[in-house]
Amino acid sequence: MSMKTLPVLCCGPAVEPLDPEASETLAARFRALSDPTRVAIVNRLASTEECCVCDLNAAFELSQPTISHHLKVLRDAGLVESSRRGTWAYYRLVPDAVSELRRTLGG
Amino acid sequence: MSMKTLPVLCCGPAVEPLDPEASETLAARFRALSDPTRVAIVNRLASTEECCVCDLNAAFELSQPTISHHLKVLRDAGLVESSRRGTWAYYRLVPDAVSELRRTLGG
DNA sequence: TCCTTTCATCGATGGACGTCGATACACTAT
DNA sequence: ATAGTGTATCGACGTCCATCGATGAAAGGA
Repeated sequence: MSMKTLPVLCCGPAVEPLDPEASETLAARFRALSDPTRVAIVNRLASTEECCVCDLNAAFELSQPTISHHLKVLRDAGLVESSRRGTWAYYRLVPDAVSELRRTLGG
Repeated sequence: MSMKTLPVLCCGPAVEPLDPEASETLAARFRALSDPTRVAIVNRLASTEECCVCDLNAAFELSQPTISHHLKVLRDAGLVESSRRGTWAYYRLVPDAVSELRRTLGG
């Protein structure tokens, strides 16, 4: 899950044409935010700095496997990272990944 | 397709908690960019300022109905707008919509 | 050891999405 | 009018996705 990312723009001022591979990469990242639950999770992590999965399970009226699935999607997209401490798993945002996405839109 | 938009943040510095409706709205916009073809279309429009549908049909190896479908998705999301001049339809970006999305990520 | 708690994974299901050919619509030219 | 061209819509099909219950894995406590 390395998140080595090239400075590719999709739109905004002075954009360069995108090769198919870059389009695929960008679309994959936006797809990670294409679900309201995942947007809400990311939003929560953005204001909490670190969050236990059990809190997320309590915050959203969805089953535990569903929340776990959304967390995996966000992990695979490189937007969040997790670490286990004892019995609990803690998730936090990857700020650079968000910045990357923002720059993609032409900041 | 009015695009009256509230200044809602989903992440980034100093974000406020999101109500379910706002999450839905944000997710819908990101979903419009969750397809590589649509990312490429937006990218192309960002550097061409205005573009005929026939050029898009030629640029992507997809059927004309498929391109038309993607353009509709982008239109419904408020990211692009179109106008017919004679036989041809011209599409262009809605810069404010892109800026909105960028601000959503905490610019 | 056994039970409980926390989280991840599996398998199934219903619905949404991308894609296409066929067709309808709008405009132009002859 | 008729034919031709550029777009949009329709209907269908296959695939992907969100969701769930059931199950597995790991850790801690009795």
